[in-house]
Amino acid sequence: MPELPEVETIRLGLSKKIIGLTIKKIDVLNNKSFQADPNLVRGKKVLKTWRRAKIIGIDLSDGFSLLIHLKMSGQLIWVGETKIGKKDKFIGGHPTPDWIGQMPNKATRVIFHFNDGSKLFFNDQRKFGWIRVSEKGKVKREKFMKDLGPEPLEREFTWQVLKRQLLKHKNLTVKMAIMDQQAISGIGNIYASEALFNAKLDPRTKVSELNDKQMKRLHVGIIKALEGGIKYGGSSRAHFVNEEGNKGLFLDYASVYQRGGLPCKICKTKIQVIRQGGRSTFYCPKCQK
DNA sequence: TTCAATGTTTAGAC
DNA sequence: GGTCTAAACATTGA
Repeated sequence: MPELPEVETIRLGLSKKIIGLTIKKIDVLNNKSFQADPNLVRGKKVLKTWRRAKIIGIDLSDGFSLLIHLKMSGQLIWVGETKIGKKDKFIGGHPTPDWIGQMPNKATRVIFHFNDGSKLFFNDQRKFGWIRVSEKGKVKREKFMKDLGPEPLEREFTWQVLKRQLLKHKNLTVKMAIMDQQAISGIGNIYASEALFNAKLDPRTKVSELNDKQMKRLHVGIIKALEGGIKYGGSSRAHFVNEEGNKGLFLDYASVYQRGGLPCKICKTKIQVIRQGGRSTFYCPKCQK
């Protein structure tokens, strides 16, 4: 699913439920979804969680780590019990109508069984997502980890860093450039459109055409979009304890994403939809020049 | 029936 | 080798 804010929201929510638990058993219902020998992590205890770009890391005892990429349609759903025996649940990921229903379901690819009887379901309709196992010291050297660009919410991510990273692709449009995980990590199709709206930049602008002033606006626009996403729990809201409903909160606050044909929230001009690199881009032709 | 969906990865053309 | 584009992956629902 999701992009940095959603992945971070899920990570935080899941963390509260599974830290300290021990993995008793893993059912792999789809080989592509769990790309390692499940026996490697059986009996290991969950120590901590972290995030890098759109990857969730779960550090286990004995130096093992689970790495999870939800791609387009992944979900993580934890089902357990509270101390007084009431049902306890955490749901995060790509929202689907059935994600508050009975688990497992048709999209369930992997099931983790924990020592306290709780279960973690990895659902993934399109099977693009994966879970891998890595070992201490090797995690950062994994091919999908080592080339990632800087984290946009870290202090070190200044506008000069943004400029340097984007200039790797001077002939690309700015929309496509900020989505390149090697340039900046964590921005996907939703937040790219949102960041450019915040920055008042036309998504078709070439990177080479951006001046420093625009680069600074883009820097702030990216951070604002991502932080807004986290604040509202992502566009595919993570659900805690028996919560109902299935629509992400952030999309209610989105300025342009999925608002094609609707009036711009600032100037009432109709939001345009174009295709860039095979993906939809949303923007306001009047506010974004 | 056809198209698009919150993401990478790869094959091909310059 | 670098850069860029389109297709591929797999499934569902509008």
